[in-house]
Amino acid sequence: MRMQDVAKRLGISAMTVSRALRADTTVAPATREAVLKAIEELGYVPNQIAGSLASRRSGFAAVLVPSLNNSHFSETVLALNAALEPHHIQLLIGSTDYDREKEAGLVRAFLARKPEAIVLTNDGHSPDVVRLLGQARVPVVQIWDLPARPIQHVVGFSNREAMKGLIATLLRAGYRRITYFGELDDDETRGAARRHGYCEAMREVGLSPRLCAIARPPATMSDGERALDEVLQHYPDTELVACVSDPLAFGIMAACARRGISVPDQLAISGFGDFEIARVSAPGITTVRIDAASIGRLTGEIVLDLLVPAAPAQQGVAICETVPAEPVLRGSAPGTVSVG
Amino acid sequence: MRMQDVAKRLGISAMTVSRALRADTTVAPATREAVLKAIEELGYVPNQIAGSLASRRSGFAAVLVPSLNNSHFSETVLALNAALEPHHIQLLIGSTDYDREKEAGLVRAFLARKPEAIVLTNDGHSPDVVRLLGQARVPVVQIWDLPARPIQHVVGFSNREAMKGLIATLLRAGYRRITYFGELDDDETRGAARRHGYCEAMREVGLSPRLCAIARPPATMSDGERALDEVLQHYPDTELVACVSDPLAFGIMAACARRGISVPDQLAISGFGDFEIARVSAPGITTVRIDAASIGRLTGEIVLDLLVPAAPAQQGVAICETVPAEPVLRGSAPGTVSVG
DNA sequence: CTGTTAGCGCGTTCAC
DNA sequence: GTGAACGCGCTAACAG
Repeated sequence: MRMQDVAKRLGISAMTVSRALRADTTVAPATREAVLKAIEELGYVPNQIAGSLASRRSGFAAVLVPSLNNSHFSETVLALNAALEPHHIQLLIGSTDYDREKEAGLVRAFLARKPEAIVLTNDGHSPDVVRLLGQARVPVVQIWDLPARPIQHVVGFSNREAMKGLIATLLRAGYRRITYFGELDDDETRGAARRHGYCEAMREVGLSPRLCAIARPPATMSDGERALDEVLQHYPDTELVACVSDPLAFGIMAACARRGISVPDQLAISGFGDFEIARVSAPGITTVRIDAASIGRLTGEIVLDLLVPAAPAQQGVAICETVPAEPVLRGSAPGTVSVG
Repeated sequence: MRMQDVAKRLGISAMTVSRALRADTTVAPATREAVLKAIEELGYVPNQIAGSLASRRSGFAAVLVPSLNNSHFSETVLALNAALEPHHIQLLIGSTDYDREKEAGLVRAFLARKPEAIVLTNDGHSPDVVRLLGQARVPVVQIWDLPARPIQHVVGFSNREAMKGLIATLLRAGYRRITYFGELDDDETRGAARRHGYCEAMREVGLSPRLCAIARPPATMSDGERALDEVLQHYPDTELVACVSDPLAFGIMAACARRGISVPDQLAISGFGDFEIARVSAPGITTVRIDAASIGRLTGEIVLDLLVPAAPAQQGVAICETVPAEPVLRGSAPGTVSVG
């Protein structure tokens, strides 16, 4: 069924049906009512593919995250979706699995759908991707970190500074033998940025970094057992394990519970992100609070702003919004050291 | 940039460019190579909106889940995506927030994109939705439960039977004062189905159901504290709290730890779903194992099968795949009762 | 306020 | 193996 068919039934033109379907167009109230009624009765559903081709507005925004199976990214995506939905922008969601080549493939595929904006979770992009994005003249927002050389807009925070701040706080609290446990990643990933932040904080007080890693990203709670093995083997005198993320921290804490290692008395643990589990678990997990939802919401606002062509003065002005990233001390690594 | 532009550059017709871009079409190898090279150099990206309109194949499949912020549904969606991606089917993902009206709105919006299949997480649908889906002649797969009156295809399991099986196992293990904690939901939801399964199992051994609920779906780990309050107030003699899902079970277990209530000695706890947290937490959580990823994978296979028009004999034959749902006993409610 | 005309950028179909 | 004509279903732009 096409608009034609709806129009014929009412003895009007397809154009009037088209207009009646959008709020911002001029149609006689009675006509609009009749059209909507006919559409309802017929169960007509407009073909938005044809509409998009004609209007050159796809109604899509694309978002790429490393993993959807990570509650933090899914919170961001949900908040972004919630911001765009009222404006009838449909998200195209892609999961890169922390793989740069896969990201490149997804960007190509998404660009073919002519999204009105594209949101990337910064992880270091392939040169192809950057070139294609430039040619496509599509607004780009990078989220979840502050890239050294942003493509356009940014909503995030410095993962390096955030982890550095947490470690500095813990050092001031008196912890010394702090071992970092992260992921195997040498690229410009958020995990690597956090590791660098840890190293800097340690070096600034004259301590050598103590690094461990077994997991390819993402490190999950299931990696906790092996991570604890690794830490105890390489750095048996560890006072505190600083983890790249909360799920891993929880996994290590659970492994400690199974082995009768008391947290924080025998081993303190910190995470990153302030996931729900960090607040709920007993003890709570010392971490860095990131408001994942606000990243999505702010990104949504930027995307919506970009839909209406900017005033000439604002053309090409890159937005960079920073979200807070504050240490939160909880029972897993309290501000008063109790490690004996 | 259009195909026209690529074609002109090579002195060929747009049609040949179009053919060179798909593997199943007949082009001279040398021509194809030249076309791909030109496309690469120019950074040309085909307009799939135009392509979809002409070919009447959108390359979309739609999936609706109650919540993406639930690791189980996100696992299903990820597995579905993984199955479809190699075939260049892009998922349109919608989150209904457990709201039937919102579901109806999303179905309308998705149908306008002409998806080649639509996947619903059964929750009882509005009549409008069922009618529209019928008219659209779009393949429908309902997942995560066994609807009383399926629309078409189904991939799932009986939530009622699964919970009934777990409770029956726990009753056989010797637990008697089992209190159920679920969500406020009177509709045909999975939560309600699980509650009914609990009630049946209790009644079959002559026990009265003991029901508690404070949370609207989804019950999360953060609801644990209030849930424990509720249980202890209404049924202070509870031996075991049977939860509608693992995150809630974990939340209650953490609340017990904070209050010095020993699990399972003073209070046993069970969940549902076998989420990662049920395996990792200490103690592990007794639950029902559901392979969320296999639901997504099987759904993907069905969707792919439906893309190639079926043989006349198979037309209209509804597929119903059942996935296993087995009780798993862990430390939070072991097979040997220790509640004193 | 409404209708007409003319594409949007491809793929289908048929020639050759 | 390649090209030309046509249409997919809708909306922009203009006319009235």
